[in-house]
Amino acid sequence: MPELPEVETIARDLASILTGQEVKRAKLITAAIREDCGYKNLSSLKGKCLNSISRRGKNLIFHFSGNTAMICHLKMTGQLLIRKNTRPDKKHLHFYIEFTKDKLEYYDVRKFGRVCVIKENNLEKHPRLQKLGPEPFALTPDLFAKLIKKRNKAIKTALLDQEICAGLGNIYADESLFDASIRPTLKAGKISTARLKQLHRSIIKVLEYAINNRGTSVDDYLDGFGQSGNFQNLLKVYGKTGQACPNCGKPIKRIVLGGRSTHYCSICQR
DNA sequence: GACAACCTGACC
DNA sequence: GGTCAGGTTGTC
Repeated sequence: MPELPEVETIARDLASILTGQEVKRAKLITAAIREDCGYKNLSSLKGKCLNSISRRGKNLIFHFSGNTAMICHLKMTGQLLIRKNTRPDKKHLHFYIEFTKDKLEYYDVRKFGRVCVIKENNLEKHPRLQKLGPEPFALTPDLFAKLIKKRNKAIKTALLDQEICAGLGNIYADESLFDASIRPTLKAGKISTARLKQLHRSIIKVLEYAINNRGTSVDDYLDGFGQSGNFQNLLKVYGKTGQACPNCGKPIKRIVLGGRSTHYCSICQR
């Protein structure tokens, strides 16, 4: 569910409230959520102070005192909620952390999400982080074009590949390709450098616009305060099958690429 | 590359 | 009953 703009929004929301607070109690409720990676128990967070929260790709990273970090990936339906915005039913609650003043709760209907506690100085060795490509904001258009050019798959599929560039998901891949007028089915390696540089500019533009609008809520996504984002009102092609292209008025098409639904305008995107 | 798996819920 | 869903991983 959450892609880069949503995870970034959550990281900022949670950090604004929880930074500086000490963990009073941490409890894992559903064992399946814990990532099996030489973890320490969640309860070992007790007494640690939250120094900061960062994001890497779609991962949230909580930095605690005492050389301790917690990595959390929300996958499709994970939600991290604080304060009074937690869900009343407690169904699908899989772990929680009580801080000095606030409580953080993790909900996940589909239980795809994962959490683990590791040593901060082992962070970069964590398999999930290690495999991630650079952040889109850390790339120049030239470097982005070079990385993409090496791939021989459809450009849409390449954009979803977290090892090339981390953080894009299905919504923002479609939106970025529309912004750059590139058809999702084009082979990545055959697109001109000039067009790929434009695509990078489009990705940055779309991601920043989405972050400024607190992300996209299509179904489950909520920010740290339990509120929906706004970017679903600004989508141009994602989920717009059959609706008029905002540029040319022709209906938006839906195809399946790499097993993912893909939306584009067959007139504007070539 | 296609496809199944991991899960649950919404919708047709 | 079937289909679909913002993600990722593993297997033919």
